[in-house]
Amino acid sequence: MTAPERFSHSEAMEILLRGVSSIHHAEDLASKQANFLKTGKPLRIKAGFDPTAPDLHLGHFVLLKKLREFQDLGHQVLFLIGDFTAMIGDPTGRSELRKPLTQEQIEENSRTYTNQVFRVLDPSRTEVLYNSSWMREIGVEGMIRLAAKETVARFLERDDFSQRMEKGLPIFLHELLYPLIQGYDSVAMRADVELGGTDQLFNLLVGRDLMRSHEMSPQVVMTMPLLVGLDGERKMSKSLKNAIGLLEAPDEMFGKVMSIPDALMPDWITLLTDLPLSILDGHPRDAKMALASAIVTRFHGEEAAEISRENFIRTFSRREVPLDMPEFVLEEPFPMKLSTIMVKVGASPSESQAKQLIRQNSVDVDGVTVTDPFHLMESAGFQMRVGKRFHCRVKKS
RNA sequence: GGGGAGGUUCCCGAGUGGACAAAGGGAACAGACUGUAAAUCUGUCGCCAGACGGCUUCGGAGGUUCGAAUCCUCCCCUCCCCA
Repeated sequence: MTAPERFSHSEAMEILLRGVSSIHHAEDLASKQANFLKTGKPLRIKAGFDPTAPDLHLGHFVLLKKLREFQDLGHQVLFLIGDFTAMIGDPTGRSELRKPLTQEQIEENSRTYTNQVFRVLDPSRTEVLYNSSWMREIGVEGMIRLAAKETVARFLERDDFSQRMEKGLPIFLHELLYPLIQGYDSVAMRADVELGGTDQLFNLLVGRDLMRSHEMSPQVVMTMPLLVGLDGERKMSKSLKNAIGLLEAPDEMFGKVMSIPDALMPDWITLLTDLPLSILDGHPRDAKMALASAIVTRFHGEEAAEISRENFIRTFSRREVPLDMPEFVLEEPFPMKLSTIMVKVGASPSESQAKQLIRQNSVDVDGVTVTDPFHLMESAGFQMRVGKRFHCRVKKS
């Protein structure tokens, strides 16, 4: 870990502001940081997470990375699990109602969550909090008092709400309460700084408001850009299937990074790595490889990154068989249709589709393309390729 | 509370008694091309079945009919206007 004393004030500010989308207000942050250097009292950095989707991806990492940077400067991260707010579901994006989670689900999710989070954050400078611990206490009366501090007009101004009004999509009353609760969290946590995605700006600013009306010095609000996902268009999200999960295997990660549109590279480099943008000067392919290596290294270490890079070049650039591939043992009676085998090893969701793939010359067995959809395999003990990415070995039992 | 519109396959969106597994677009997957990028072209895209054919699907539950996504009844959900 880096000793906080090593950074001067201006160096620290430079690190903290890198990649940031907006900040309210930078001078407040500067004075808080200066005060920290004087007193040694760490700032309380708040970041809230929703325990409904426990699989973290690189989009979340943008934020986590920034939090880690705060920690490396000596600050304290307050990792808030919004178990109470999860009952509402952040209105941001899609107007989907969420079912309240059970206590067990929340605990379970929180556990998976923290496991992933601490691959990035420094546990010794992280405090995990649950907003149910204060929201349960607040009661109807407290809630009404809170609600009295904001106006409907102001809340409806919020991007998401105004858009939905225009499109004629539903806005549920309880959704309006979401920002209020998130804002109150800041009060309860006495946050100095709150980090969030740009889509969170409104919620974060409500926090400032509420802190002010509770006679506290308002938190500094910092937003990070939303990472654009694999498709190059929409923000990374698991449900849009354009995400790279933090726990994904090295090869998988490497390959996915290589498949992003070129236009994404500058953002990905600044938000996900410490690489300089000058790596873009050479061949785009090489820059992308450097990017992929850096990301895989971050989560799996240098050695794994090197192997995944080699595997990538092997399987995709040269269309050779990867060094290691999953193995399956099939016990079933053996003359078996290839299409059946494909389903069993997960290369295809159904036999119809498996046959389709064979018709499209997408399936090799031991390096030979199979063209007969009804091809029978006499026995196990072969290698198979389906499409560009699926390779496996089927072994005899 | 009153009036109007609407819920279709992963998404958007056609379809108003048979020709519908359901137009079109998007996404996805595969093939060609490439830098596994983008763009482009081609193919596939409910499930099962060696062509035939069968089965399940159009908010839910019933009903009419030889036959329904399409008609009727009840129910659930959303939007808009008025109050």
